Amino acid sequence: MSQHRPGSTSGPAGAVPALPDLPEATVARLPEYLRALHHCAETGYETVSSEGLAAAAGVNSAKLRKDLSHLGSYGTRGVGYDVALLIDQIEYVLGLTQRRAVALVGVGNLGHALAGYDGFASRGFHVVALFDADPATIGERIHGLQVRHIDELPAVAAETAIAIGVIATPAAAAQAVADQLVAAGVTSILNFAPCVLSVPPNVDVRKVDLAIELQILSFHEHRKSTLTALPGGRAAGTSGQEAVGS
Amino acid sequence: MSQHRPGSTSGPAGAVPALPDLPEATVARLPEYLRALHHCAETGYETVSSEGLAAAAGVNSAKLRKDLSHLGSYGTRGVGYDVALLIDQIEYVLGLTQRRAVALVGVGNLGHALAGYDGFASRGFHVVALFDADPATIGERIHGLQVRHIDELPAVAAETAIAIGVIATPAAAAQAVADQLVAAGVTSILNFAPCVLSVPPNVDVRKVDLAIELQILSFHEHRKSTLTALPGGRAAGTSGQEAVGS
DNA sequence: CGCGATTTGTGCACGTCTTCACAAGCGCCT
DNA sequence: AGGCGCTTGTGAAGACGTGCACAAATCGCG
Ligand SMILES: NC(=O)c1ccc[n+]([C@@H]2O[C@H](COP(=O)([O-])OP(=O)(O)OC[C@H]3O[C@@H](n4cnc5c(N)ncnc54)[C@H](O)[C@@H]3O)[C@@H](O)[C@H]2O)c1
Ligand SMILES: NC(=O)c1ccc[n+]([C@@H]2O[C@H](COP(=O)([O-])OP(=O)(O)OC[C@H]3O[C@@H](n4cnc5c(N)ncnc54)[C@H](O)[C@@H]3O)[C@@H](O)[C@H]2O)c1
Repeated sequence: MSQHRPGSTSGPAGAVPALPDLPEATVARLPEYLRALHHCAETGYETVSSEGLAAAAGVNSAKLRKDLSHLGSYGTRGVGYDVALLIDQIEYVLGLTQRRAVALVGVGNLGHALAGYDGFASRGFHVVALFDADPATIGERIHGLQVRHIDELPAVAAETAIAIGVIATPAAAAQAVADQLVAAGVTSILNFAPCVLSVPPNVDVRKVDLAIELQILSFHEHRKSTLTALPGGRAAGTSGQEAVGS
Repeated sequence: MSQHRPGSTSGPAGAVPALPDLPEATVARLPEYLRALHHCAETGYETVSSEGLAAAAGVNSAKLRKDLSHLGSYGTRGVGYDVALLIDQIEYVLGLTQRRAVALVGVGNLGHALAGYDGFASRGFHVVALFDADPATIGERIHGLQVRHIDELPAVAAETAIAIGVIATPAAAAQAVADQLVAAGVTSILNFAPCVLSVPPNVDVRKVDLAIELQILSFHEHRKSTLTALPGGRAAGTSGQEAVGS
């Protein structure tokens, strides 16, 4: 980086409180870089080039370099990036240095799978509570956690700060659950129900909708089939690897 | 639309083969509009204004109008959009007029939930086959479908054209499964495993990664907490409703 | 020590997406 | 028929994201 003043705002030594405000698109890619870096670390690499890491993360190398440059200069020219250092940096920026508590609401079909997902713990998240409204499921024990009634949410939230609420209820109940989560002080929600949630502006909502993904694929499938039926029938797909988020 | 020549390429009467090539961002929002429209139809609305539909879909009304304008002019000024007509149009563009066959590979924790998901059928998709590699799960019957060995995929694909393959195996197996799907002629893949897939350019891949969503939420949580700790402690969130996609 | 090979960090140009603002069109009421 | 209010469709401008291409920096080696 061009700035190289000694004890300034974002010095790399020790705790670095000043978060550079990253482009949203960059934030969305950092977790992918992190996963690729962990893969590198397990394979024994000490350093990676932007080219190598970009390939592992499925992105353009220039894009990766620009993304990483936003966090500061943690690479060495002619060598590459120090894997361990970069992991630490990204984990710090993403706020993964503290283990975040996750509450799951709606322990049905999908909820059961989520509750037992080990990908939570391995990425710095900790499922601390399961909630449902159905008396039949309440009391059930899943992976050491007992399903509690949704009305106990305020009590649980009072003793353990819940960082993220996950909604896996039917769409009809999702808004009510979101309201309860917000009332309990939750400011980040991951919503699996196919509906839009209305929340205060300080609350972040992200949605995962399987049907939408399928319909987007369906569109491209449709386009491909009508294209190949036309005269200049080159079966030109969009791009080999497509982004999820965006 | 401004063009109004009688028997031209994209006349609204009958089958409309010419697909206008929509911006990718628009395609990603169409399913959300479709869901909102179905909701309107069930509530008894005959027409909706762009304002009303936009609110139901959680987007800006100008954006919605521009998106819809790409499919042609299906609104009436001073009135709004005909709900039923617009549903038909969007479903046509997304290729949902034909029911698409879905094959699910990996019937574990997550796979069980997906196999029993009724949101598939209600949106024009039909799960036609379940595959796994574990002898213990093969033969199991889920919602009327029997789990078959992954090696039977070519045989199944030969008798039923598979439009979309869903991968719900561990990450280590995902690439191999993707290769098998591609070899069987599948050109659209939805991947739940946290890894990048390498596929030929004519194959579309979309990824759903729970951990990435959580980490993005974690970032904003982190940013919020450091912001409120600073002097001008306005707890200014990003936006009330955040996009899922890109 | 100097030089070449290598790789980062970034200025710049380009494309895409979003948002505003408003003319054009439609229906209804008088 | 004419006018008025409402809503769509769209040009234009700005914000944002992407990718090229290259200077600057670093390492290894002779
Ligand atoms: N099953 C899937 O594979 C899948 C995939 C994508 C999205 N989804 C969506 O995820 C959601 C859950 O799907 P599912 O298949 O698990 O449904 P499900 O009916 O099996 O489970 C829903 C659970 O939510 C509980 N619930 C209902 N109202 C509640 C409330 N007010 N408070 C707390 N809990 C409440 C129910 O008791 C039930 O246990 C749905 O919105 C569905 O559309 C499911
Ligand atoms: N469980 C969740 O809530 C969840 C959430 C998000 C993402 N994921 C991801 O989804 C994937 C599946 O998760 P899970 O919890 O269901 O795991 P799981 O271990 O319960 O199930 C995986 C299944 O895939 C089968 N399988 C393994 N190799 C195979 C192969 N080569 N061909 C066919 N089938 C094969 C296994 O036999 C098993 O039945 C993982 O990649 C996981 O990271 C899971």
